[in-house]
Amino acid sequence: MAVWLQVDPRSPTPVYQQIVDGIKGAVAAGWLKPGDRLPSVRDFAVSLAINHNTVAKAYQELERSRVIEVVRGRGTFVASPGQRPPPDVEERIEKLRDTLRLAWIEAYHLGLVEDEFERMFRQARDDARGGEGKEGL
Amino acid sequence: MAVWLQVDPRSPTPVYQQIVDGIKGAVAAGWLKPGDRLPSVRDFAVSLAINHNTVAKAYQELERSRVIEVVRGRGTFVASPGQRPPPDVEERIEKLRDTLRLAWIEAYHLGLVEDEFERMFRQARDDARGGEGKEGL
Amino acid sequence: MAVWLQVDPRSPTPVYQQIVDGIKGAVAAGWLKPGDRLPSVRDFAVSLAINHNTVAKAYQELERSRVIEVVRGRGTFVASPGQRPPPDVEERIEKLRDTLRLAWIEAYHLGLVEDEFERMFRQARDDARGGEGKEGL
Amino acid sequence: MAVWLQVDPRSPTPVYQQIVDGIKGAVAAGWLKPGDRLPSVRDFAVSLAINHNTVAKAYQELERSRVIEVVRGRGTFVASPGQRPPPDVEERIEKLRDTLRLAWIEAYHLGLVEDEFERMFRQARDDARGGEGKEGL
DNA sequence: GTGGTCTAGACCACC
DNA sequence: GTGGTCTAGACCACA
Repeated sequence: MAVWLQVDPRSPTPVYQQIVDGIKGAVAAGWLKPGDRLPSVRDFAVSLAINHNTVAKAYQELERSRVIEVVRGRGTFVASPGQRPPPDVEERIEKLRDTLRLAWIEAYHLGLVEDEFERMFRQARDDARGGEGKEGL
Repeated sequence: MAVWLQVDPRSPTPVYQQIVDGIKGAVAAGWLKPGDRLPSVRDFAVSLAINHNTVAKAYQELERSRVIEVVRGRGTFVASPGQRPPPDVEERIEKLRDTLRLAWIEAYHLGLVEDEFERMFRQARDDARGGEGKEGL
Repeated sequence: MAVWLQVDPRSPTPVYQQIVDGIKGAVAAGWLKPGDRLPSVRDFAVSLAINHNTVAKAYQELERSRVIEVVRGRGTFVASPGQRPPPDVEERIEKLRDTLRLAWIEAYHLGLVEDEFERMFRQARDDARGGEGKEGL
Repeated sequence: MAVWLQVDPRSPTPVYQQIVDGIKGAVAAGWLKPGDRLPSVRDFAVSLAINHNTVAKAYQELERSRVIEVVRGRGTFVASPGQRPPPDVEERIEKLRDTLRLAWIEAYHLGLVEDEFERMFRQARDDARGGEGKEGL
Protein backbone atom coordinates (compact mmCIF):
# COMPACT_ATOMS: atom_id res chain seq x y z
CA MET A 1 0.00 0.00 0.00
CA ALA A 2 2.96 2.31 -0.38
CA VAL A 3 4.86 1.07 -3.39
CA TRP A 4 2.03 0.88 -5.92
CA LEU A 5 2.82 4.31 -7.29
CA GLN A 6 6.07 5.64 -8.60
CA VAL A 7 6.92 9.09 -9.77
CA ASP A 8 9.58 10.37 -12.12
CA PRO A 9 10.75 13.90 -11.32
CA ARG A 10 12.52 14.17 -14.70
CA SER A 11 9.43 13.39 -16.74
CA PRO A 12 7.94 16.30 -18.70
CA THR A 13 4.61 15.39 -17.07
CA PRO A 14 4.34 17.39 -13.83
CA VAL A 15 4.77 15.25 -10.74
CA TYR A 16 1.35 16.19 -9.36
CA GLN A 17 -0.19 15.10 -12.67
CA GLN A 18 1.58 11.76 -12.47
CA ILE A 19 0.00 11.25 -9.07
CA VAL A 20 -3.41 12.19 -10.43
CA ASP A 21 -3.02 9.77 -13.34
CA GLY A 22 -1.69 7.07 -11.06
CA ILE A 23 -4.59 7.23 -8.64
CA LYS A 24 -7.18 7.51 -11.40
CA GLY A 25 -5.59 4.43 -12.91
CA ALA A 26 -5.58 2.54 -9.62
CA VAL A 27 -9.27 3.29 -9.19
CA ALA A 28 -10.13 2.29 -12.76
CA ALA A 29 -8.16 -0.94 -12.35
CA GLY A 30 -9.99 -1.80 -9.16
CA TRP A 31 -6.87 -1.64 -6.98
CA LEU A 32 -8.51 1.16 -5.08
CA LYS A 33 -12.18 0.77 -4.23
CA PRO A 34 -14.81 3.30 -3.13
CA GLY A 35 -14.33 4.09 0.52
CA ASP A 36 -10.66 3.11 0.59
CA ARG A 37 -8.49 5.54 2.47
CA LEU A 38 -5.58 7.18 0.70
CA PRO A 39 -2.33 7.94 2.52
CA SER A 40 -2.18 11.33 4.22
CA VAL A 41 -0.56 14.02 2.10
CA ARG A 42 2.51 13.96 4.30
CA ASP A 43 2.89 10.18 4.47
CA PHE A 44 2.42 9.92 0.74
CA ALA A 45 4.96 12.67 0.18
CA VAL A 46 7.51 10.75 2.23
CA SER A 47 6.97 7.45 0.42
CA LEU A 48 7.15 9.19 -2.97
CA ALA A 49 10.17 11.21 -1.84
CA ILE A 50 8.58 14.49 -2.83
CA ASN A 51 7.21 17.57 -1.12
CA HIS A 52 3.84 17.36 0.60
CA ASN A 53 2.53 20.39 -1.27
CA THR A 54 2.83 18.45 -4.49
CA VAL A 55 0.68 15.66 -3.11
CA ALA A 56 -1.81 18.21 -1.80
CA LYS A 57 -2.10 19.74 -5.26
CA ALA A 58 -2.76 16.30 -6.73
CA TYR A 59 -5.43 15.57 -4.11
CA GLN A 60 -7.18 18.87 -4.82
CA GLU A 61 -7.24 18.11 -8.52
CA LEU A 62 -8.57 14.62 -7.82
CA GLU A 63 -11.29 16.08 -5.63
CA ARG A 64 -12.31 18.47 -8.40
CA SER A 65 -12.49 15.44 -10.67
CA ARG A 66 -14.74 13.74 -8.07
CA VAL A 67 -12.37 10.78 -7.85
CA ILE A 68 -11.68 11.26 -4.15
CA GLU A 69 -13.42 12.92 -1.22
CA VAL A 70 -11.74 14.80 1.56
CA VAL A 71 -13.26 14.34 4.99
CA ARG A 72 -12.24 17.17 7.26
CA GLY A 73 -9.64 16.14 9.78
CA ARG A 74 -10.17 12.46 9.06
CA GLY A 75 -8.44 11.85 5.77
CA THR A 76 -8.96 11.30 2.07
CA PHE A 77 -11.10 8.55 0.57
CA VAL A 78 -11.93 7.09 -2.81
CA ALA A 79 -15.33 8.37 -3.92
CA SER A 80 -18.18 6.26 -5.21
CA PRO A 81 -18.14 6.49 -8.99
CA GLY A 82 -20.97 8.17 -10.80
CA GLN A 83 -22.45 9.66 -7.67
CA ARG A 84 -21.41 13.22 -8.37
CA PRO A 85 -20.02 13.50 -11.89
CA PRO A 86 -17.36 16.18 -12.36
CA PRO A 87 -18.89 19.56 -13.18
CA ASP A 88 -17.16 19.77 -16.55
CA VAL A 89 -17.88 16.30 -17.99
CA GLU A 90 -18.82 17.77 -21.34
CA GLU A 91 -15.53 19.55 -21.76
CA ARG A 92 -13.58 16.53 -20.59
CA ILE A 93 -15.35 14.28 -23.08
CA GLU A 94 -14.58 16.77 -25.84
CA LYS A 95 -10.95 16.78 -24.81
CA LEU A 96 -10.91 12.99 -24.79
CA ARG A 97 -12.39 12.98 -28.28
CA ASP A 98 -9.56 15.22 -29.42
CA THR A 99 -6.98 13.02 -27.73
CA LEU A 100 -8.23 10.05 -29.75
CA ARG A 101 -8.18 12.06 -32.96
CA LEU A 102 -4.58 13.11 -32.34
CA ALA A 103 -3.71 9.51 -31.49
CA TRP A 104 -4.97 8.35 -34.88
CA ILE A 105 -2.90 11.03 -36.56
CA GLU A 106 0.18 10.04 -34.61
CA ALA A 107 -0.43 6.38 -35.47
CA TYR A 108 -0.52 7.32 -39.15
CA HIS A 109 2.80 9.09 -38.94
CA LEU A 110 4.37 6.20 -37.06
CA GLY A 111 3.40 3.92 -39.92
CA LEU A 112 0.89 1.87 -37.95
CA VAL A 113 -1.87 0.33 -40.05
CA GLU A 114 -5.44 0.37 -38.87
CA ASP A 115 -5.45 -3.21 -37.57
CA GLU A 116 -2.32 -2.74 -35.54
CA PHE A 117 -3.63 0.43 -33.96
CA GLU A 118 -6.98 -1.11 -33.10
CA ARG A 119 -5.18 -4.00 -31.44
CA MET A 120 -3.10 -1.50 -29.50
CA PHE A 121 -6.33 0.22 -28.46
CA ARG A 122 -7.82 -2.98 -27.07
CA GLN A 123 -4.56 -3.91 -25.40
CA ALA A 124 -4.60 -0.49 -23.73
CA ARG A 125 -8.06 -1.29 -22.35
CA ASP A 126 -6.73 -4.45 -20.73
CA ASP A 127 -3.72 -2.57 -19.38
CA ALA A 128 -5.99 0.08 -17.90
CA ARG A 129 -8.06 -2.62 -16.25
CA GLY A 130 -5.21 -3.88 -14.18
CA GLY A 131 -2.67 -5.35 -16.56
CA GLU A 132 -0.66 -7.63 -14.30
CA GLY A 133 -3.30 -8.55 -11.80
CA LYS A 134 -6.18 -9.16 -14.21
CA GLU A 135 -8.63 -7.84 -11.57
CA GLY A 136 -10.85 -6.17 -14.12
CA LEU A 137 -11.77 -9.23 -16.14
CA MET B 1 -3.07 27.82 -48.22
CA ALA B 2 -3.10 30.13 -45.26
CA VAL B 3 -6.50 29.72 -43.66
CA TRP B 4 -6.53 25.95 -43.14
CA LEU B 5 -4.69 26.30 -39.88
CA GLN B 6 -5.80 28.32 -36.92
CA VAL B 7 -4.03 28.84 -33.66
CA ASP B 8 -5.45 29.81 -30.27
CA PRO B 9 -2.97 31.61 -28.02
CA ARG B 10 -5.30 31.12 -25.05
CA SER B 11 -5.31 27.35 -25.32
CA PRO B 12 -3.31 25.43 -22.73
CA THR B 13 -1.65 23.60 -25.62
CA PRO B 14 1.55 25.46 -26.59
CA VAL B 15 1.19 27.35 -29.84
CA TYR B 16 4.10 25.54 -31.51
CA GLN B 17 2.44 22.22 -30.60
CA GLN B 18 -0.82 23.37 -32.17
CA ILE B 19 1.07 24.00 -35.40
CA VAL B 20 2.73 20.59 -35.24
CA ASP B 21 -0.61 18.89 -34.61
CA GLY B 22 -2.28 20.90 -37.32
CA ILE B 23 0.25 20.01 -39.99
CA LYS B 24 0.46 16.37 -38.95
CA GLY B 25 -3.32 16.29 -39.15
CA ALA B 26 -3.40 17.93 -42.58
CA VAL B 27 -0.93 15.35 -43.88
CA ALA B 28 -2.83 12.42 -42.35
CA ALA B 29 -6.08 13.73 -43.81
CA GLY B 30 -4.56 14.06 -47.24
CA TRP B 31 -4.95 17.83 -47.43
CA LEU B 32 -1.19 18.06 -47.70
CA LYS B 33 0.54 15.58 -49.97
CA PRO B 34 4.17 14.48 -50.21
CA GLY B 35 6.15 17.12 -52.08
CA ASP B 36 3.77 19.96 -51.24
CA ARG B 37 5.57 23.11 -50.29
CA LEU B 38 4.91 24.69 -46.89
CA PRO B 39 4.96 28.45 -46.33
CA SER B 40 8.24 29.94 -45.19
CA VAL B 41 8.69 30.38 -41.47
CA ARG B 42 8.22 34.12 -41.75
CA ASP B 43 5.19 34.01 -44.05
CA PHE B 44 3.53 31.44 -41.86
CA ALA B 45 4.25 33.52 -38.77
CA VAL B 46 2.62 36.53 -40.38
CA SER B 47 -0.50 34.70 -41.49
CA LEU B 48 -0.88 33.10 -38.06
CA ALA B 49 -0.11 36.40 -36.33
CA ILE B 50 2.52 34.89 -34.08
CA ASN B 51 6.24 35.09 -33.48
CA HIS B 52 8.37 33.45 -36.18
CA ASN B 53 10.46 31.67 -33.57
CA THR B 54 7.34 29.72 -32.68
CA VAL B 55 6.87 28.57 -36.26
CA ALA B 56 10.55 27.67 -36.49
CA LYS B 57 10.25 25.52 -33.38
CA ALA B 58 7.26 23.74 -34.88
CA TYR B 59 9.11 23.09 -38.15
CA GLN B 60 12.09 21.70 -36.21
CA GLU B 61 9.84 19.31 -34.36
CA LEU B 62 8.12 18.29 -37.60
CA GLU B 63 11.46 17.62 -39.23
CA ARG B 64 12.57 15.45 -36.32
CA SER B 65 9.29 13.55 -36.77
CA ARG B 66 10.12 13.11 -40.49
CA VAL B 67 6.83 14.75 -41.46
CA ILE B 68 8.51 17.53 -43.40
CA GLU B 69 11.87 18.02 -45.05
CA VAL B 70 13.77 21.26 -45.08
CA VAL B 71 15.82 21.78 -48.23
CA ARG B 72 18.25 24.61 -47.58
CA GLY B 73 17.65 27.45 -49.96
CA ARG B 74 14.66 25.84 -51.65
CA GLY B 75 12.07 25.64 -48.91
CA THR B 76 10.15 23.23 -46.73
CA PHE B 77 8.24 20.26 -48.16
CA VAL B 78 5.96 17.49 -46.98
CA ALA B 79 8.00 14.29 -46.76
CA SER B 80 7.06 10.95 -48.28
CA PRO B 81 5.62 8.76 -45.56
CA GLY B 82 7.51 5.72 -44.35
CA GLN B 83 10.65 6.56 -46.29
CA ARG B 84 12.77 7.53 -43.33
CA PRO B 85 10.99 6.66 -40.08
CA PRO B 86 11.85 8.92 -37.13
CA PRO B 87 14.84 7.68 -35.11
CA ASP B 88 12.81 7.15 -31.95
CA VAL B 89 9.80 5.25 -33.33
CA GLU B 90 9.89 2.75 -30.47
CA GLU B 91 9.74 5.48 -27.91
CA ARG B 92 6.93 7.27 -29.73
CA ILE B 93 4.90 4.09 -30.01
CA GLU B 94 5.35 3.47 -26.32
CA LYS B 95 4.13 6.98 -25.62
CA LEU B 96 1.14 6.42 -27.88
CA ARG B 97 0.37 3.21 -26.04
CA ASP B 98 0.38 5.14 -22.77
CA THR B 99 -1.86 7.82 -24.24
CA LEU B 100 -4.44 5.16 -25.10
CA ARG B 101 -4.18 3.61 -21.64
CA LEU B 102 -4.77 7.00 -20.01
CA ALA B 103 -7.66 7.60 -22.38
CA TRP B 104 -9.35 4.39 -21.23
CA ILE B 105 -8.86 5.45 -17.62
CA GLU B 106 -10.30 8.86 -18.32
CA ALA B 107 -13.25 7.27 -20.12
CA TYR B 108 -13.92 5.15 -17.06
CA HIS B 109 -13.98 8.18 -14.79
CA LEU B 110 -16.25 10.05 -17.17
CA GLY B 111 -18.75 7.23 -16.93
CA LEU B 112 -18.42 6.13 -20.55
CA VAL B 113 -19.21 2.46 -21.15
CA GLU B 114 -17.02 0.37 -23.41
CA ASP B 115 -19.31 0.57 -26.41
CA GLU B 116 -19.58 4.31 -26.29
CA PHE B 117 -15.84 4.70 -26.04
CA GLU B 118 -15.14 2.32 -28.89
CA ARG B 119 -17.60 4.22 -31.04
CA MET B 120 -15.82 7.43 -30.08
CA PHE B 121 -12.54 5.80 -31.10
CA ARG B 122 -13.83 4.92 -34.56
CA GLN B 123 -15.42 8.31 -34.96
CA ALA B 124 -12.03 9.84 -34.14
CA ARG B 125 -10.50 7.81 -36.97
CA ASP B 126 -12.95 9.32 -39.44
CA ASP B 127 -12.34 12.79 -38.03
CA ALA B 128 -8.59 12.31 -38.38
CA ARG B 129 -9.09 11.24 -41.98
CA GLY B 130 -10.54 14.52 -43.00
CA GLY B 131 -13.88 14.80 -41.25
CA GLU B 132 -15.93 17.03 -43.51
CA GLY B 133 -14.10 16.51 -46.75
CA LYS B 134 -13.80 12.70 -46.66
CA GLU B 135 -10.49 12.95 -48.57
CA GLY B 136 -8.92 10.05 -46.74
CA LEU B 137 -11.42 7.37 -47.74
CA MET C 1 -35.99 15.95 18.07
CA ALA C 2 -32.94 14.21 16.72
CA VAL C 3 -33.52 13.87 13.00
CA TRP C 4 -34.21 17.49 12.11
CA LEU C 5 -30.51 18.18 11.75
CA GLN C 6 -28.12 16.39 9.48
CA VAL C 7 -24.43 16.92 9.10
CA ASP C 8 -22.17 16.11 6.16
CA PRO C 9 -18.55 15.47 7.13
CA ARG C 10 -17.50 15.71 3.48
CA SER C 11 -18.82 19.23 3.05
CA PRO C 12 -16.24 22.00 2.88
CA THR C 13 -18.24 23.78 5.60
CA PRO C 14 -16.81 22.81 9.00
CA VAL C 15 -19.06 20.42 10.87
CA TYR C 16 -19.43 22.72 13.89
CA GLN C 17 -20.50 25.50 11.51
CA GLN C 18 -23.13 23.25 9.97
CA ILE C 19 -24.57 22.71 13.44
CA VAL C 20 -24.56 26.43 14.17
CA ASP C 21 -26.27 27.17 10.85
CA GLY C 22 -28.75 24.38 11.37
CA ILE C 23 -29.85 25.54 14.80
CA LYS C 24 -29.96 29.20 13.82
CA GLY C 25 -32.09 28.15 10.89
CA ALA C 26 -34.42 26.05 13.02
CA VAL C 27 -34.93 29.01 15.36
CA ALA C 28 -35.52 31.47 12.52
CA ALA C 29 -38.00 29.06 10.93
CA GLY C 30 -39.88 28.67 14.17
CA TRP C 31 -39.14 24.97 14.53
CA LEU C 32 -37.33 25.77 17.75
CA LYS C 33 -39.01 28.28 20.08
CA PRO C 34 -37.62 30.30 22.99
CA GLY C 35 -37.35 28.07 26.03
CA ASP C 36 -37.09 24.85 24.07
CA ARG C 37 -34.48 22.53 25.46
CA LEU C 38 -31.62 21.37 23.23
CA PRO C 39 -30.03 17.91 23.51
CA SER C 40 -27.00 17.64 25.74
CA VAL C 41 -23.65 17.93 24.03
CA ARG C 42 -23.03 14.22 24.38
CA ASP C 43 -26.49 13.09 23.25
CA PHE C 44 -26.32 15.39 20.26
CA ALA C 45 -22.87 14.10 19.39
CA VAL C 46 -24.13 10.52 19.46
CA SER C 47 -27.18 11.19 17.29
CA LEU C 48 -25.06 13.13 14.77
CA ALA C 49 -22.33 10.48 14.92
CA ILE C 50 -19.60 13.03 15.50
CA ASN C 51 -17.13 14.00 18.20
CA HIS C 52 -18.68 15.75 21.22
CA ASN C 53 -16.02 18.44 21.13
CA THR C 54 -17.47 19.50 17.82
CA VAL C 55 -20.94 19.92 19.31
CA ALA C 56 -19.48 21.79 22.27
CA LYS C 57 -17.75 24.21 19.92
CA ALA C 58 -21.03 24.79 18.09
CA TYR C 59 -22.87 25.45 21.36
CA GLN C 60 -20.17 27.91 22.44
CA GLU C 61 -20.54 29.80 19.20
CA LEU C 62 -24.33 29.77 19.52
CA GLU C 63 -24.11 31.12 23.04
CA ARG C 64 -21.82 33.94 21.94
CA SER C 65 -24.43 34.71 19.28
CA ARG C 66 -27.11 34.78 21.99
CA VAL C 67 -29.13 32.15 20.15
CA ILE C 68 -29.03 29.72 23.04
CA GLU C 69 -28.47 29.96 26.78
CA VAL C 70 -26.56 27.44 28.82
CA VAL C 71 -27.88 27.05 32.34
CA ARG C 72 -25.31 25.18 34.37
CA GLY C 73 -26.70 21.93 35.66
CA ARG C 74 -30.09 22.35 33.97
CA GLY C 75 -29.28 22.22 30.26
CA THR C 76 -29.22 24.28 27.12
CA PHE C 77 -32.20 26.34 25.95
CA VAL C 78 -33.23 28.48 23.02
CA ALA C 79 -32.93 32.12 24.05
CA SER C 80 -35.59 34.77 23.66
CA PRO C 81 -34.80 36.84 20.59
CA GLY C 82 -33.71 40.43 20.97
CA GLN C 83 -33.42 40.25 24.73
CA ARG C 84 -29.65 40.37 24.89
CA PRO C 85 -28.19 41.21 21.47
CA PRO C 86 -24.72 39.78 20.83
CA PRO C 87 -21.90 42.12 21.91
CA ASP C 88 -20.55 42.51 18.39
CA VAL C 89 -23.77 43.24 16.45
CA GLU C 90 -22.15 46.07 14.54
CA GLU C 91 -19.36 43.84 13.34
CA ARG C 92 -21.77 41.06 12.39
CA ILE C 93 -23.97 43.44 10.44
CA GLU C 94 -20.93 44.71 8.61
CA LYS C 95 -20.00 41.15 7.75
CA LEU C 96 -23.54 40.47 6.55
CA ARG C 97 -23.37 43.57 4.38
CA ASP C 98 -20.18 42.27 2.83
CA THR C 99 -21.75 38.87 2.25
CA LEU C 100 -24.54 40.52 0.27
CA ARG C 101 -22.06 42.58 -1.72
CA LEU C 102 -20.08 39.47 -2.64
CA ALA C 103 -23.32 37.71 -3.52
CA TRP C 104 -24.18 40.45 -6.02
CA ILE C 105 -20.72 40.15 -7.53
CA GLU C 106 -21.05 36.39 -7.79
CA ALA C 107 -24.49 36.77 -9.37
CA TYR C 108 -22.98 39.06 -11.97
CA HIS C 109 -20.31 36.53 -12.87
CA LEU C 110 -22.88 33.74 -13.07
CA GLY C 111 -24.79 35.74 -15.62
CA LEU C 112 -27.85 36.33 -13.45
CA VAL C 113 -29.77 39.46 -14.29
CA GLU C 114 -31.05 41.74 -11.57
CA ASP C 115 -34.62 40.45 -11.65
CA GLU C 116 -33.58 36.83 -11.37
CA PHE C 117 -31.33 37.56 -8.45
CA GLU C 118 -33.97 39.58 -6.61
CA ARG C 119 -36.43 36.74 -7.08
CA MET C 120 -33.82 34.37 -5.73
CA PHE C 121 -33.40 36.70 -2.74
CA ARG C 122 -37.10 36.62 -1.92
CA GLN C 123 -37.29 32.90 -2.46
CA ALA C 124 -34.42 32.54 0.01
CA ARG C 125 -36.49 34.45 2.58
CA ASP C 126 -39.32 31.96 2.22
CA ASP C 127 -36.88 29.07 2.44
CA ALA C 128 -35.36 30.53 5.60
CA ARG C 129 -38.80 30.85 7.11
CA GLY C 130 -39.44 27.17 7.00
CA GLY C 131 -39.73 26.23 3.37
CA GLU C 132 -42.04 23.25 3.39
CA GLY C 133 -43.83 23.83 6.67
CA LYS C 134 -44.66 27.52 6.21
CA GLU C 135 -44.43 28.00 10.01
CA GLY C 136 -42.90 31.45 9.76
CA LEU C 137 -45.68 33.18 7.85
CA MET D 1 -3.49 50.46 -11.32
CA ALA D 2 -1.57 49.04 -8.41
CA VAL D 3 -3.34 50.32 -5.32
CA TRP D 4 -6.90 49.33 -6.16
CA LEU D 5 -6.63 46.09 -4.23
CA GLN D 6 -5.64 45.56 -0.65
CA VAL D 7 -5.17 42.36 1.23
CA ASP D 8 -5.31 41.55 4.93
CA PRO D 9 -3.03 38.67 5.93
CA ARG D 10 -4.76 38.39 9.33
CA SER D 11 -8.24 37.93 7.90
CA PRO D 12 -9.77 34.48 8.24
CA THR D 13 -10.43 34.64 4.50
CA PRO D 14 -7.40 33.17 2.72
CA VAL D 15 -5.30 35.78 0.97
CA TYR D 16 -5.70 34.13 -2.44
CA GLN D 17 -9.48 34.21 -1.93
CA GLN D 18 -9.32 37.91 -1.12
CA ILE D 19 -7.56 38.46 -4.42
CA VAL D 20 -10.17 36.39 -6.25
CA ASP D 21 -12.99 38.37 -4.63
CA GLY D 22 -11.24 41.65 -5.26
CA ILE D 23 -10.75 41.02 -8.95
CA LYS D 24 -14.24 39.61 -9.43
CA GLY D 25 -15.51 42.75 -7.74
CA ALA D 26 -13.40 45.05 -9.90
CA VAL D 27 -14.76 43.35 -13.02
CA ALA D 28 -18.36 43.49 -11.80
CA ALA D 29 -17.93 47.17 -10.94
CA GLY D 30 -16.55 47.94 -14.36
CA TRP D 31 -13.14 49.03 -13.08
CA LEU D 32 -11.65 46.21 -15.08
CA LYS D 33 -12.98 45.68 -18.59
CA PRO D 34 -12.73 42.69 -20.94
CA GLY D 35 -9.30 42.61 -22.52
CA ASP D 36 -7.65 44.61 -19.75
CA ARG D 37 -4.32 43.20 -18.72
CA LEU D 38 -3.74 42.21 -15.12
CA PRO D 39 -0.37 42.68 -13.44
CA SER D 40 2.02 39.76 -13.77
CA VAL D 41 1.92 37.37 -10.84
CA ARG D 42 5.28 38.62 -9.65
CA ASP D 43 4.55 42.32 -10.01
CA PHE D 44 1.21 41.89 -8.30
CA ALA D 45 2.86 39.93 -5.51
CA VAL D 46 5.30 42.76 -4.91
CA SER D 47 2.62 45.46 -4.82
CA LEU D 48 0.48 43.36 -2.48
CA ALA D 49 3.53 42.48 -0.38
CA ILE D 50 2.84 38.78 -0.59
CA ASN D 51 4.38 35.71 -2.22
CA HIS D 52 3.95 35.23 -5.95
CA ASN D 53 2.63 31.70 -5.48
CA THR D 54 -0.36 33.15 -3.69
CA VAL D 55 -1.16 35.39 -6.63
CA ALA D 56 -0.66 32.46 -9.00
CA LYS D 57 -3.18 30.41 -7.04
CA ALA D 58 -5.69 33.24 -7.22
CA TYR D 59 -5.16 33.58 -10.98
CA GLN D 60 -5.70 29.86 -11.50
CA GLU D 61 -8.93 29.99 -9.54
CA LEU D 62 -10.06 33.03 -11.55
CA GLU D 63 -9.30 31.21 -14.76
CA ARG D 64 -11.37 28.23 -13.64
CA SER D 65 -14.16 30.70 -12.94
CA ARG D 66 -13.74 32.06 -16.49
CA VAL D 67 -13.15 35.58 -15.16
CA ILE D 68 -9.68 35.88 -16.64
CA GLU D 69 -7.76 34.25 -19.47
CA VAL D 70 -4.11 33.35 -19.43
CA VAL D 71 -2.27 33.89 -22.71
CA ARG D 72 0.89 31.84 -22.78
CA GLY D 73 3.97 33.93 -22.28
CA ARG D 74 2.08 37.17 -22.81
CA GLY D 75 0.15 37.71 -19.63
CA THR D 76 -3.25 37.56 -18.01
CA PHE D 77 -6.35 39.32 -19.28
CA VAL D 78 -9.92 39.98 -18.23
CA ALA D 79 -12.21 37.62 -20.15
CA SER D 80 -15.33 38.62 -22.02
CA PRO D 81 -18.30 37.85 -19.79
CA GLY D 82 -20.74 35.15 -20.80
CA GLN D 83 -18.54 33.81 -23.56
CA ARG D 84 -17.58 30.63 -21.79
CA PRO D 85 -19.61 30.24 -18.58
CA PRO D 86 -17.84 28.37 -15.78
CA PRO D 87 -18.35 24.60 -16.05
CA ASP D 88 -20.07 24.39 -12.69
CA VAL D 89 -22.58 27.24 -12.97
CA GLU D 90 -25.37 25.07 -11.60
CA GLU D 91 -23.49 24.27 -8.42
CA ARG D 92 -22.39 27.84 -7.99
CA ILE D 93 -25.96 29.09 -8.31
CA GLU D 94 -27.08 26.54 -5.74
CA LYS D 95 -24.35 27.72 -3.41
CA LEU D 96 -25.40 31.32 -3.96
CA ARG D 97 -28.98 30.38 -3.14
CA ASP D 98 -27.80 28.88 0.12
CA THR D 99 -25.74 31.95 0.90
CA LEU D 100 -28.85 34.10 0.61
CA ARG D 101 -30.84 31.72 2.78
CA LEU D 102 -28.18 31.85 5.48
CA ALA D 103 -28.07 35.63 5.16
CA TRP D 104 -31.80 35.86 5.92
CA ILE D 105 -31.30 33.64 8.95
CA GLU D 106 -28.42 35.76 10.14
CA ALA D 107 -30.47 38.91 9.61
CA TYR D 108 -33.21 37.45 11.77
CA HIS D 109 -30.80 36.75 14.62
CA LEU D 110 -29.32 40.22 14.35
CA GLY D 111 -32.80 41.68 14.88
CA LEU D 112 -33.08 43.19 11.41
CA VAL D 113 -36.64 43.55 10.17
CA GLU D 114 -37.54 42.67 6.61
CA ASP D 115 -37.51 46.24 5.33
CA GLU D 116 -34.11 47.00 6.76
CA PHE D 117 -32.61 43.86 5.27
CA GLU D 118 -34.10 44.49 1.84
CA ARG D 119 -32.66 48.00 1.93
CA MET D 120 -29.31 46.52 2.87
CA PHE D 121 -29.64 44.13 -0.07
CA ARG D 122 -30.21 46.95 -2.55
CA GLN D 123 -27.43 49.00 -1.02
CA ALA D 124 -25.12 46.03 -1.51
CA ARG D 125 -26.03 46.02 -5.19
CA ASP D 126 -24.95 49.63 -5.52
CA ASP D 127 -21.76 48.91 -3.59
CA ALA D 128 -20.99 45.98 -5.88
CA ARG D 129 -21.49 48.23 -8.87
CA GLY D 130 -18.70 50.50 -7.94
CA GLY D 131 -19.71 52.23 -4.74
CA GLU D 132 -17.53 55.30 -4.72
CA GLY D 133 -17.11 55.80 -8.45
CA LYS D 134 -20.73 55.22 -9.47
CA GLU D 135 -19.50 53.69 -12.76
CA GLY D 136 -22.25 51.15 -12.90
CA LEU D 137 -25.21 53.54 -12.93
C1' DG E 1 9.23 38.44 -19.24
C1' DT E 2 5.22 35.27 -18.64
C1' DG E 3 2.97 31.63 -15.91
C1' DG E 4 3.75 26.73 -14.05
C1' DT E 5 6.01 23.69 -10.99
C1' DC E 6 8.59 22.21 -7.08
C1' DT E 7 11.05 22.28 -2.49
C1' DA E 8 11.65 23.12 2.46
C1' DG E 9 9.70 24.60 6.21
C1' DA E 10 6.20 27.06 8.79
C1' DC E 11 1.46 28.10 10.92
C1' DC E 12 -3.47 27.31 11.33
C1' DA E 13 -8.31 25.32 11.60
C1' DC E 14 -10.67 21.32 12.23
C1' DC E 15 -11.82 16.78 14.25
C1' DG F 1 -3.77 13.52 13.50
C1' DT F 2 -5.83 15.68 8.99
C1' DG F 3 -5.74 18.97 4.95
C1' DG F 4 -5.21 24.11 3.79
C1' DT F 5 -2.44 28.10 3.38
C1' DC F 6 1.62 30.84 3.01
C1' DT F 7 6.63 32.15 2.37
C1' DA F 8 11.15 32.27 0.17
C1' DG F 9 13.61 30.89 -3.33
C1' DA F 10 14.57 27.97 -7.25
C1' DC F 11 14.13 26.00 -12.16
C1' DC F 12 11.68 25.37 -16.50
C1' DA F 13 8.83 25.90 -20.87
C1' DC F 14 6.88 29.16 -23.71
C1' DA F 15 6.53 33.40 -26.67
